[in-house]
Amino acid sequence: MVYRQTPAVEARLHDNRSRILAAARALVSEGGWAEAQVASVAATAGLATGTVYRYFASKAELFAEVLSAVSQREVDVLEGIAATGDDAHSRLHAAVAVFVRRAMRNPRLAYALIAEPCDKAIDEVRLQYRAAISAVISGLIAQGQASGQMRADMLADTAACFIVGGFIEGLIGPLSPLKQPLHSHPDPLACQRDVEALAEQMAHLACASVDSPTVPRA
Amino acid sequence: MVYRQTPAVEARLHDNRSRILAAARALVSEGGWAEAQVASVAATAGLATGTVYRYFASKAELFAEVLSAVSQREVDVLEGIAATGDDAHSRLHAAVAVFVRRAMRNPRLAYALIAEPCDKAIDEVRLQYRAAISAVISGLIAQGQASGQMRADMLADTAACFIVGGFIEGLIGPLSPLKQPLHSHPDPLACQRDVEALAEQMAHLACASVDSPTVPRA
Amino acid sequence: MVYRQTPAVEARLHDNRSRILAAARALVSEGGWAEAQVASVAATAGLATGTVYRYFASKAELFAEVLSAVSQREVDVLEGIAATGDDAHSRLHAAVAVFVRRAMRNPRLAYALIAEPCDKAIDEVRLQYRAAISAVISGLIAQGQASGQMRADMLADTAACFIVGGFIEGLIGPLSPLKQPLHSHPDPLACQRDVEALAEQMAHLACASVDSPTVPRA
Amino acid sequence: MVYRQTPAVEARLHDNRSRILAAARALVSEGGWAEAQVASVAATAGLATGTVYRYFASKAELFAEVLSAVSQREVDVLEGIAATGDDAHSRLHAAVAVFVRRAMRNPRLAYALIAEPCDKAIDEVRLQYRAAISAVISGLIAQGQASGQMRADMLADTAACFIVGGFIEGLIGPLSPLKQPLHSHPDPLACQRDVEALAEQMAHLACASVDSPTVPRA
DNA sequence: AATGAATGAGACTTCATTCAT
DNA sequence: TATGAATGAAGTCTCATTCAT
Repeated sequence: MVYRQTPAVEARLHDNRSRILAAARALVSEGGWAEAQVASVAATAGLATGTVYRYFASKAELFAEVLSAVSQREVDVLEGIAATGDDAHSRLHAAVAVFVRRAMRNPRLAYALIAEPCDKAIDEVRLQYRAAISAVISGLIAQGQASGQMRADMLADTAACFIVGGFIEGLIGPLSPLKQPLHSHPDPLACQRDVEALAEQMAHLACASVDSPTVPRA
Repeated sequence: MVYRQTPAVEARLHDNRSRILAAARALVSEGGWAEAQVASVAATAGLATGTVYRYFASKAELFAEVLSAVSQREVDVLEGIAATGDDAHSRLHAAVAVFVRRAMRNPRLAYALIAEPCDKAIDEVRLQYRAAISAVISGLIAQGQASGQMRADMLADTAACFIVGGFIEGLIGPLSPLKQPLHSHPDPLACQRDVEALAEQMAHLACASVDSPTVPRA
Repeated sequence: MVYRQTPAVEARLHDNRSRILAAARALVSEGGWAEAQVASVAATAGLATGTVYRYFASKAELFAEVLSAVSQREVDVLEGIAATGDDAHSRLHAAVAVFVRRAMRNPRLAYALIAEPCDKAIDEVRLQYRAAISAVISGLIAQGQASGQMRADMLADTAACFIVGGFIEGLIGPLSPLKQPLHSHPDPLACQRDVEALAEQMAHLACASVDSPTVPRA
Repeated sequence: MVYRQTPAVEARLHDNRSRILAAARALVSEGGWAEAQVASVAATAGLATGTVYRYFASKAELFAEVLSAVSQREVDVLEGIAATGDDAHSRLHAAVAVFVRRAMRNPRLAYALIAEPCDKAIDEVRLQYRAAISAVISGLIAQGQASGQMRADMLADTAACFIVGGFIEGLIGPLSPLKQPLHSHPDPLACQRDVEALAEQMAHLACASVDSPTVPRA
């Protein structure tokens, strides 16, 4: 009966790893980085503290991966939008609006990932995340510039960076757990409307900053 | 002999306070918030740890003031520009460009103030700072909208928020102590050129995102 | 005009000393030992912190004297009662009742002196205080024993110690700032009645513990 | 290989908790509350400082439990005496005498628990302890009153409070680490005699304060 | 491979006391 | 003689990481 124990072990291994990541993410979602202690993560995952260190070299590495995972999903979504057959303007608009809408769905997590103070080492990944998003946006802009739909008098990378900063900043106010103007008590409908309006405005501004003037110059 | 608060004593007192603030700022400038420990500040200022608490009720209060001081200066500069007689577009352009240029002079500090994780209590001030900058920008946009120079189909506040996020984000890449592409090796001249280019681009994008398309751009 | 400056200086000296003592007592009366910091005392007395050390070698010495002063007054009162021409039983009864009534007039101070945690060195004085009170009571009992009014089958000192402990303990419950059953909200009249009842009972018990049986033994 | 809480481990865990408590008690026994520092306790128990916090949420909680443990034992002893079939007078006498005798066995600890200043949070437990003792005594008195053996013209609670204060105070003199008349130099035999005499006197006084005068005393 | 108790460095804060002015 | 700013030791508590079981 010693017949191939490996797959089971491997499966459990992967299972543990996933559970740790999920637990870490859940904790950050609920309480931000402050709740993100190794012992709490282990407990939430139903494992021992030490076990966490079998899968992750350090706390920073663990949370860096948490951040990566969440970020990658967002990047994937953006890339999906970028792969659409629409014109560059429409895709940029959609990308920004979708990002904002998604962030507002789990604001505590989004806040932690975007703006909340955290460990130095983890912050590095935060920058990578932003860079990845910027890269997608940059690609869109480059295409828009190529097609003449967007202005060519600027570096696509810089413009992308600016736009990402713009809509992320636009989120910080609403996301900040200190004020939460959009998520406290009001009726869900109004809340939904506000989210929608914010998403729309951010998308609008982003496009405006790079679109070619539609009206012929004098 | 009654104890008289001689000018010398008074000077020393004020000096101590300033030195503590300066030490705190220096430490943040060098090592970010991680170096921001009360004991280090005291040592750097040439004082005992307890002395810091004669001037500041708590660590958070001390660093909040550091942040405030630096921030306020920037806000003042922006307000100075906003008070100029130029048209809204020009002032917005100048504001963004000047802000970027100044930030690049002490990038580590700027990074700490703008983007680096820090204590929750201190972070609150960071958001206030961003809000104050936004307010100035928002005022400029509102004027531009009134004069027809800027588009009216957006809230000035939201647009300002977006722009501030945009140029701050535009700084994070260059500022990040992790990559420092602008301050590590290259010759100062090239560096200077890069700073200038960045400032110019950010200003350009900011204006583009709000300018009326019907008015020809320079 | 250099004519005898000494008296003035001496007066002011004494004045300062008194003011420091008064300030210390006031602070203890209000906030217990927790508020009794040297700096606060100095501030309350309108003096500088260092000045306190010109009159008292240490914080402990200062508060020991505060305690002494308050205590001595109580001891004086008790001695006054002891010096009355009444019989021993009456005087013991009066002594206990008066002590309880007086303690209830400034319960916070009394609590601090009797029961509240404080510095080790100060506590020594607290014991002396109790000893002094015991001495008065002991004298009364000895006289009662001599006159046959009180039982002779016990040491007057031990009995006095027991009685003092008894009525002080009886105060701790009512005095404890944690519960304050007698001093919170009820109408002053009821409160007054309670104080009176307590004083009466304590006096009654004290006398009972030492009185000769009034009814002849079988 | 799943981690199994082997008996050895479990024993060690329990042992650690006990050792921490024992160390804390030992330190208080030797030096009073002044020695009651978390670091000292840990060192005495042969553990790291942080380990103490695995077993006790705070310093106050640790020492509150030390106090509770010692106190509860005394309360249990008193309750055992109270449950005896003897008459109320005899039981009250025995209770007081036994309490005094036991306290004299570890006077420094008894002093700390009864009379020495300590942290506010811990002191609360001290008052509870006294209250618990009072409750036992109060029950005895109530029974004595019901049987006519003790005087009915007083509240049992108040009387109990008075008696507890009385014998505890009676201990303070002998217990006080400042004078220690009973434990410093004299030969053990004389010491033993003194303890016995004190216990007897306290018990006698306690009974006298509540006994009916009409019933002949032994 | 998993466990989870133990570790211990390190951070903040308080306040009695000193001493240059 | 008075001042009061400066001192700095001391104490509590946290939590990432380790390692014997």
